[in-house]
Amino acid sequence: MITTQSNIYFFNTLTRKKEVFKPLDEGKVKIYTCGPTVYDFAHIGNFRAFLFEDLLKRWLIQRGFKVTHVMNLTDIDDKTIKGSQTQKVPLRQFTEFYVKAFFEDIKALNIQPADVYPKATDHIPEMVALIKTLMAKGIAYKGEDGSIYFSVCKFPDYGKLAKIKVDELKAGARVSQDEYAKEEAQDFALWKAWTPEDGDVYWETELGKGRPGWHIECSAMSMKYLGETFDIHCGGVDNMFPHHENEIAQSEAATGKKFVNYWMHNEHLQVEGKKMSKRFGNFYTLRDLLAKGYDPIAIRYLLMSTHYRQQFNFTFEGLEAAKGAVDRLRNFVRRLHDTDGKESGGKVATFSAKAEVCFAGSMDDDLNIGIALASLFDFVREINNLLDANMVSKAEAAEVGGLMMRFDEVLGVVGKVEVEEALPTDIDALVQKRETARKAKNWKEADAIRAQLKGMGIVLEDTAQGVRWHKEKA
RNA sequence: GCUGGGGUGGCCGAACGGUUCAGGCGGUAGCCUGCAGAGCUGCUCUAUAUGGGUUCAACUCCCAUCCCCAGCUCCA
Repeated sequence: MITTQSNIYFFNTLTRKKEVFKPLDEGKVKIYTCGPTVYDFAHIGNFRAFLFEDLLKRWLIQRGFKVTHVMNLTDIDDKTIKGSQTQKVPLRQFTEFYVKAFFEDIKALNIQPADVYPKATDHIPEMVALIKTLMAKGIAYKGEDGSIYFSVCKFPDYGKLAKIKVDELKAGARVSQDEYAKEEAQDFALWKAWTPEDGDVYWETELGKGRPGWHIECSAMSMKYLGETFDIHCGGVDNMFPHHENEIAQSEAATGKKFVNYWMHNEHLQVEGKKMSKRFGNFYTLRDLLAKGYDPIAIRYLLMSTHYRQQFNFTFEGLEAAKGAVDRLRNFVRRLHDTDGKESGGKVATFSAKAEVCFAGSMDDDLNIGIALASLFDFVREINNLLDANMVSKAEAAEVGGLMMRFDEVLGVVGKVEVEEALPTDIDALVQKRETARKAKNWKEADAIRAQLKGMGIVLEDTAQGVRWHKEKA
């Protein structure tokens, strides 16, 4: 755990300001993050959001908070229905495939799982109950088409998150023309009456035959698992309006309480300077990149290393650079294990303390990852200097290793430190053979064996402490 | 159209009125090494889209212009 005296500051979309973070219950944080719609493989833009949320969560945990994290899985909407119909499989079977893929992807990216992954289709009763409450309060109404709508004009705070004025909305550029069933154009659906296009996807409920609207799931599920008021709600900027605005409206109109204290939104990414789009041919899923042979952890590092509120330009050049940065950290941690030098005379402790304070202070400042990483790399260079001078004792190296582990609990890019386990005997024999050749200054044979081992994925390094080896990482 | 966010070195990106812009990546020279790898050091520099303005001082504030991105009802 990293401790500092300072406060944590987060930029709250509600106020458009950095605010001191104060959870409802001291020492505990309840977070809800908008998860994937499981109709396709998630793309790197989705993962930027999930990685931002992962970083946020890891930092809160590192600062000693007990975090409860809920991420929804949207498994019922136009796209999932259409997908299941196209593939001629039941909705659940269709979405399960992509749920599974999603979990594989976040595992590859070393994203810590949420505590609960509620599916919309598992929470129809909760949604129905919430809608009934809104109807009882006269805030929701049934339209001519049998669908149930939220009456935006009954909720005076509408627009407070996105800073949108309701009357200006009517003049908006994309208000659809065929919404005759609603009383007002800006009203949105809580419950959608069944139509033939829905096929066999419907629920018979007190609200009639149909399916939930998109926004209601997040209100119903977040409140079920986190309470009527909770601490942090995250998502991409595109969700700010209408999705999150509508969530606030539904939830606060129903409970009369503040829904969420801190709203945090991540900016989008671009690819090669352009909006990511299938049309431009610059649309990538995680799987696309893995298929090209990229290290998922380098992808993690890249997507995480730019501040979350900053638009980020994804390039393959950047991905290569990220790989280099991750390697540098891994090499450093590996190097610590081989150290057995003199005591640094307190220098290691000084550098460590400085790095920790700077890292923590930066992260406390609305997750200022750029400065945090800079302080980390400064630290690596400082210790490397001492290592070069053989001025790091075993005990000090262990301390540095411990600090690196704490940093990595937040960053999640170094991973398990490779312990030099015993090599398979045949490989070990090769290493020994090379050592013999080296002692005899038979460089040709030594180099040949080194090349042979490299072909087997074993990288040899001759150090002052003798020959070292490690497995080659992707 | 309206509302926001941006434009910083070869690349990615911090900083934000006042030491020659943090850090990463790449290139290059040197040290170390039998060689390599890792590491260290130097260089890669009249940097802040453009034009004005405020100021003793601007990348940082103000005005204008250009360009990019996003939101304006279901895309993270």
